[in-house]
Amino acid sequence: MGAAFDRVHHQGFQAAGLSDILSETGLTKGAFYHHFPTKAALGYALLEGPVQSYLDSWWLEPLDGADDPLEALATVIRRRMENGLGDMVRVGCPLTNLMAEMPYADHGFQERLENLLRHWRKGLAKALRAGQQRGRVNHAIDAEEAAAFIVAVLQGAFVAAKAAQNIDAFRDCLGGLGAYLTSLRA
Amino acid sequence: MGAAFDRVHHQGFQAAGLSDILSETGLTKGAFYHHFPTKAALGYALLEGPVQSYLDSWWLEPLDGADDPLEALATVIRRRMENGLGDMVRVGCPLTNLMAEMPYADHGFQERLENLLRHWRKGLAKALRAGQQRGRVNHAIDAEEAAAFIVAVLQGAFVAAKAAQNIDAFRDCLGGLGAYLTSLRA
DNA sequence: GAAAAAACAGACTAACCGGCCAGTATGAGA
DNA sequence: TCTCATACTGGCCGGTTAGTCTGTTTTTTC
Repeated sequence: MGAAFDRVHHQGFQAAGLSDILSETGLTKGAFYHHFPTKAALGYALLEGPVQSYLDSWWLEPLDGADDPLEALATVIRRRMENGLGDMVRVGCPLTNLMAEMPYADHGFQERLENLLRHWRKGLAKALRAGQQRGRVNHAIDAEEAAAFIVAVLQGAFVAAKAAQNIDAFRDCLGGLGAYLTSLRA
Repeated sequence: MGAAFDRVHHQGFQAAGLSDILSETGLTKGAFYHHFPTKAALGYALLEGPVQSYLDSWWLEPLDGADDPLEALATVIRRRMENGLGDMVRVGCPLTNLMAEMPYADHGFQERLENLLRHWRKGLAKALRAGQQRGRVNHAIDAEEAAAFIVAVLQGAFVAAKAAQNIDAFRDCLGGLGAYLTSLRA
């Protein structure tokens, strides 16, 4: 599963041949098709498994129970940038890549990607509302809209970083995000 | 060329079969391979032709010679949202999709995509600097960084709109962008 | 109008794709 | 030990892919 995720992450779902994935994991075709009816089903499982885990562990869990969500988010970004971004700058965000790659006509993916996006936005909006209740975030702002905006910036930053193959492109985008976050202060 | 662009835009480059493209345009294999050595070369030509044209006509030309770049950008976005977004909300931005889809290992695409991103950022930064000189944009801001941020938001908004299959997702992101743009005011 | 060159047609190929299937190993229950 | 179900093997298949090749038409040039 991890190997399949890596392969899809690096090459894209369409370009990642099933044989490639299998030979890398040591599995055989037969074993694979015993567990999954189609290649698309593997994609679905990746979205519901590793991709969601990535989303939770990278972007949502660090905000859980944080006193100040804005500071928590800024800290997460800073920490990620200093160490541990790994391949993400060159390869992009797995969720963003799939959202852009998969045609809208592919409903199985489309629905699951939509769920993940909603999950991200809802989690972030919830954290922002909690921050509002604690007086850390400006009450006047619309938490849902702010969450949508922040998610868009992060996804856009990953696309840019991948295209530029450069962490500086990422940094530039997120510098602006830092300024935006402080503008949300109470 | 236009038909090929549409096809790649809707399905992605990898999923768009050469035969599909050819049958749609009425061309034959022979004619195609007389002009292009490989399918990738068609992709390169699309990036240097229609994709760059899209970038210029949608996002750069409306800022040319505008007195106030911030207002011009806001107006472009508003107008696009009211009418003329067309398929873009459901299908995504052709440039963003390709940036996310094509593996970083594909240098031919990677370089051209990087050039287009730089082109976008540079054009936007230039407009912002012109606005600074005219006293319309805050002198304190870094035009390059702001341009990178704005591009990231737009790309992120397209990714979100495509995933949600919904113009509201797009609107939410761009509402935040409007607020950010006013924060750049002199 | 002949010769040369460029543009094009479309059948063909080798490789590869996702998916299938007849057969095998393994292990639990009787 | 016999039975049966699950897990798994890996060779195979039809279809599709990008790409090639031979031959024909169209255009240019003199």
